[in-house]
Order: sequence, then structure tokens, then C-alpha cells
Amino acid sequence: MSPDDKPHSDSESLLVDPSTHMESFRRTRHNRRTELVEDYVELIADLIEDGGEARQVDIALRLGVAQPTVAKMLKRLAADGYIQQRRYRGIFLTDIGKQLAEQSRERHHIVESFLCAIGISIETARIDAEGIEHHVSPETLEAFKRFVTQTIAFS
Amino acid sequence: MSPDDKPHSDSESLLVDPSTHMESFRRTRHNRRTELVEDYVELIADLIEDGGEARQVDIALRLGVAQPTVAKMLKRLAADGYIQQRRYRGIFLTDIGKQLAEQSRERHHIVESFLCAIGISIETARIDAEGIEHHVSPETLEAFKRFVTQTIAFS
DNA sequence: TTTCTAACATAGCCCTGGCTATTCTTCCAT
DNA sequence: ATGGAAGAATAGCCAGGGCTATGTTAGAAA
Repeated sequence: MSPDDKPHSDSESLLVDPSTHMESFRRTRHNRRTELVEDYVELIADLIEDGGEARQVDIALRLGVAQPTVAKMLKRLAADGYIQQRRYRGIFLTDIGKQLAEQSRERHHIVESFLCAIGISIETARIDAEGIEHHVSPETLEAFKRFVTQTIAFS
Repeated sequence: MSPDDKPHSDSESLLVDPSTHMESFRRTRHNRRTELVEDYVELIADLIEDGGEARQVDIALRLGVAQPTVAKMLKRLAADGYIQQRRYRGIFLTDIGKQLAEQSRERHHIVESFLCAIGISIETARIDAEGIEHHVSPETLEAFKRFVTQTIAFS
């Protein structure tokens, strides 16, 4: 087998090495699994703060899904210890639920502010932030925060 | 019922109106469905360019999934017209497959460059870009591109 | 108090994207 | 020419996150 039979070894390849590549995808898949939880918890916190309660119908309406979908998800959230439920009654965030909500909310806010700071319209920023926030590592979040602060300082 | 029983009407609420909110989530859910396709097509293009062929085992290795998972996904890609398959033979991108790959690759590259430009380490940029790229709207992508260009111009 | 409605709970379905285990094919090396 | 190994296909399982249809409950209105 001549050297040309195999992919270029290192230099000129546009592909990173397989295990690194794999790590990125694994991480991304993991994030995908946690995003829904974060979305729910964040939304529940907002609804409670805003209207005193978080009803399934409201959650369903804002998420754009059917009520039973929400019900099923809430069971999972309860099982995972993020919320407390009483049959036919409201939903309450547990301490770790509140903690996660606060974290998500802050991250969400930073991402959205950042997008605005680089000149994105508020409508687009809102939509993109919803998708992006879950894939932002602590390091990137820090950078976003710095950038927003600087931009405000200059204006 | 006093005015306080209902959520604040407009001004002081931290929640956007429900239908806007819903749109964001719907969009995000839609993106999630297309990300996998983009990841595959982009990876296939890279593998072909890099080594002349895209084998299931290599795709599986880089994606961090099992080979049958890849096989199943490839059927979907073929059904959707992105690739052509010949049993026990290689995979080829169709024209629209190539087009999608090119688009994804460019977007991916812009996002990664952008993250680097704001000071993220290359390792983190790689991982975050993998997750973020699928949630970047055309408007945001434009802004990223502008930013990268400017940054390079100043250096 | 009774009734009726809005909200919640449950059942049962579908599709997607993972997995393991197993059965072909190909193709290289003997 | 053939046997074996590596890669691809297939079968069959699971969990997650959607859905519709339907039963239950709480609480307001009559």
C-alpha cells in the first residue's frame, strides 16, 4: 500500500482526528438531551414569576405543543427532582429546579444580549438565542459576557 | 377579580407574547430535526474530499455511534435525495447533497472562525460550533461573517 | 347544591435515533 | 481458487418526545 492509499496523515487534512471529532458530536447529543429540561424549567420559572402560577395549558401554548406532551414531560421533571406536582394542582420548582432555572435564564439573557450587541435585530436574536443557548460552553459564555460589557461601556 | 389576579398586561412582564414565544420554540424544534442531516452530509463531503470515500465505519467512528445507526440514517438521506447508495458499495452525494454540504460547511466554518475571533480557544470553538451552527439564522450568520472580516482587517 | 366547563390525567399510537446480535458480501491473502 | 476478515445490511429492541381521544377533577356560576 502506497502512502496515497490512506487519508493524508496530519497536515493537509481538513478533518480533525476521529476521537476529537467524536467528542464534539457526543457533547452535542448530550446537550440536545438536556435542552428540553432547561427550556421547561426556565419557562416555568418565568410563568410563576409573571403570573403566580405555571399551568400546563400555558406551558403548552408557549411551547407550541399539546397539553399531554407537557404532562408527560412534567412527570419526567418531577422524577428528576426539578419540580413538585400535586394532582390537578399547580407546579412548583424545587430548589435545584430554581437553581437550574436561574442558570438557564442568565445564560439565555447573555446570549440574547450578545446577539443584539453585534447588531442582530431583537426578533432574530430572540429566536436564535433560544436555539444557541444550550450549546454555549462556560468559556464561550464568559466571552459573550465580556463582549456585552465592553460594548455597553463604549456606547 | 382585582387587576392583580391576572398576569401583568404588557409592560412589566418578562415574557414575550405567547405566539412569538411559540414561534421560537417551533423553529428550534424544526432545526433540531434538520441538524442530523446536515451533520451527516457535511461529514460525508469531508470524508470523500479527504480520503476519496465515505465508509459507514468511518462515519460511525467520527459521529460516535454504532454502524447500524449510520446505515439507518443513510437510508433516510438516500430517501431524501441527498446521497446515492449502492449495496455494499460506497456513498455518493447527489447535487443537492453537495449543495447542502457546501452550505453547512461554510456556515460551520464561519461560526468557528467567529468564536475564535472573539477569543475562544480552538478546542472549545470546535465543540461549541458543532452545536451552535444549526441554530444560526442567515441574519446572524451575516453578522458573524462581518465581524470576522473586520477583526482580520484590524490585526 | 348542583351543574358545567376548563384544566389535568391517562391510554395508546407514531416516528426518530440510538443500541446489539446476526447475516450477508467483498475482497485480499494465502 | 478459496477462506477469512472487514465492512454493510437486516432484524428487533428501547427510550424520548410528539400526537389524538377520552376519562376525571375542581371550582365557578347558576
